[in-house]
Amino acid sequence: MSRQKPRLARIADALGVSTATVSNALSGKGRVSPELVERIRATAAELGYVPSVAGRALRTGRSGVLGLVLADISNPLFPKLAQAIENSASKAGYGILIADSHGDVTAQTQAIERLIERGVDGMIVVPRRGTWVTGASCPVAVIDSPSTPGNTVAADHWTGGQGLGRHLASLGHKHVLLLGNSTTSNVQGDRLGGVKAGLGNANVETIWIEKLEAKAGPGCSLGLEEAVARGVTAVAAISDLVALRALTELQRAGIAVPEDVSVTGFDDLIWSSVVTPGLTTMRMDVATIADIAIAAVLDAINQPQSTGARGSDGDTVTASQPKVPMELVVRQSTGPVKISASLTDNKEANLTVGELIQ
Amino acid sequence: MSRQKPRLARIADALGVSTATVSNALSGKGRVSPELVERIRATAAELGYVPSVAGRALRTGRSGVLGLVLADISNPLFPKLAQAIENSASKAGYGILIADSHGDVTAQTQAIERLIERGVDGMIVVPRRGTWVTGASCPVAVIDSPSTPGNTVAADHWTGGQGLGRHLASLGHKHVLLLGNSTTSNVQGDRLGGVKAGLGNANVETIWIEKLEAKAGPGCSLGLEEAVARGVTAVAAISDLVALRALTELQRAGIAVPEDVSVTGFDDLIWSSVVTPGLTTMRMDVATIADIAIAAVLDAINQPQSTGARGSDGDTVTASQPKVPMELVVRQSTGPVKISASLTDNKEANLTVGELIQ
DNA sequence: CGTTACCGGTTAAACGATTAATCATCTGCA
DNA sequence: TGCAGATGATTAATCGTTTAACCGGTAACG
Repeated sequence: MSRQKPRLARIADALGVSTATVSNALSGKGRVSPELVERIRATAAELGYVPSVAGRALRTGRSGVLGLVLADISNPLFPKLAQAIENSASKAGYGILIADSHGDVTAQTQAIERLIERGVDGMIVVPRRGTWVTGASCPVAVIDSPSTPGNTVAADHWTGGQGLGRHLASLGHKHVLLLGNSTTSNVQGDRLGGVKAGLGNANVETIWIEKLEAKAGPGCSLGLEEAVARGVTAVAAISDLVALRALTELQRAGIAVPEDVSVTGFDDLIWSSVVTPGLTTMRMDVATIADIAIAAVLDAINQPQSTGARGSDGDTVTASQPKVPMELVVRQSTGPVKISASLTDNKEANLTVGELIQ
Repeated sequence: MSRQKPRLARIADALGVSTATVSNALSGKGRVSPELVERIRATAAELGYVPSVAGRALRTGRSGVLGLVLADISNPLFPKLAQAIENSASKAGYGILIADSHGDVTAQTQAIERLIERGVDGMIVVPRRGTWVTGASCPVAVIDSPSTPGNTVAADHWTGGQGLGRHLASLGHKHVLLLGNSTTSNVQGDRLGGVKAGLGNANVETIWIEKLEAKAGPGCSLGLEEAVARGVTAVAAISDLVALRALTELQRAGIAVPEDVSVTGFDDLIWSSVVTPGLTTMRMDVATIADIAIAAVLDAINQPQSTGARGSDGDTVTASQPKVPMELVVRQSTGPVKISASLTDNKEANLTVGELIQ
């Protein structure tokens, strides 16, 4: 209908009041009579008024936008996380600006700088493992691992791993192979540590895939057939992706899952429910994590700046609940251990595999 | 160093010039003597000047931000796409604001509205299949399928499918099972149509998983064992996710891939190279697609508004190159057809499977 | 009765950058 | 000398919103 996009002044003119009154009425801040508020609301809606973020941002110094920095967007866990973050942010009336740090630290710093230049009010950072978030002049929430210093909120990877370990233990597994990627990741350390704890006094081997691939080349065999031969009855992978790799390698070798070997993953990614057999895994409650992270940042934004420790350096915020429980999802890839398999188990066998196993 | 964050005026004061000159010098627009430009640049850098997006946006009416609307962020293809889009956008100095339309059309419209309210200069939309993008008052690039009306740029799914079909044909496959999700998707129609064309006069069956699951429940068996029994030697899936489902179902049934049956996917997602055997697939050149989409939107933004067809309705932009070629990635999941298998092929067999096969 | 408090608004000054219009010099040329 | 044109910088208006300060009038209060 209207040719021009309406501003506050247009509504004000239409009703014969001042723009200030319109502003107050719409924001509910100043003192405006209820009936006038109603009339202003009505005409605003009628005219299809859309407030100018630019104008507001200039005046208030707030952009209404949060930045989301990810170590690597192509990480398969990212979609769920981004979705959850976007969701809770938009519920709070904030937008999400994404930035990819391509895995390395300098790029991460640059990404953070770009977001600052765009005027974000705060940021959520899922850092490269071991990375220190720095150089942000706004509140920052860090999602990594509860054992990472400076972490704001994260899934309780350790307890999750423990749950998985107990699940396997309850099925009678006494010789378990753990598959990790990197020894330097806090998340991975937590997860596998938890699994070990949950397994109790079972016989546990660990393979670090990065080390293995450094020698045998990327995409190499994980040697699962041999592992099974020496008595392993369950494989606990650090992630669903690794679990998938293990599952197909086992199947390819003619080893039945879960009859011969059980397989577990982490994260409950999209394919976990799609493969045959479905992957037993430990699900992250990304929605809750996102809610907490967003809430923490928003709190910090709305604080009238607390301690004196505020300068051009931003502070990483803290959350009321830093650990979010994980949920065990039992599918078909885990089952009770075969009697025959547990009999052939040989505790000495794992001494032969050398330095790759710790 | 400096307590206050510097504005244009601070630089101007420091050098005894006007803010207009500083603005001109930094943007390179007006007429400023080269040496003065240099001095201004220097002090700007020294003072750590960061332009205020809000101020600039208010004045110019441009926010420097593009919106990215996705039908469903949790789609496994999204990470690659988002990464690519973010990349080309940031190369052009633009930021990316994400919005999730949760799959349904009303949410998509709302998501678009939210982006408009945030003042985006343009948008990239990956629509829900069959959805019409509407209600945007800014340039919009649509990434869907070349056969979708209003599409801006997309992978050449048909030719990609053809390449995959030819690959299978060259390996001697004469009885192929196609796995699709939905008949209503243009992308899927293109892909499977291309595969059929590439296969020539081979015997082709098609299973639509959505239909099948509507009857047999989600996660049900695809009946691949039976398909192989009636002579199928290759399974061409609509996506890597479906291919993964097929691969594991076959392996679980004790059918060897690729010895007994070949499997192909689409998209080259993260797990394609990780599973055993690695998935032969058709890769989308997301980087190029993103570049073209971004360039098209930016062109439209910088146009001094072309035709008269501009009102409050935004126009979906067109690109110079609407189809981007796909790339065949051959891994271990495809191989030559077994002699015995092709001998036992029975053209009549597929008449028994009923309405699920078209 | 004088003072205070509140009520329902209005005024006007920011916020920080861009840009059309203007102006003061200087150069070149008839 | 006088005038046109180029050069390099300044002035001032403007984008749209928020908000502290202000204002006339009435009601409450000591």
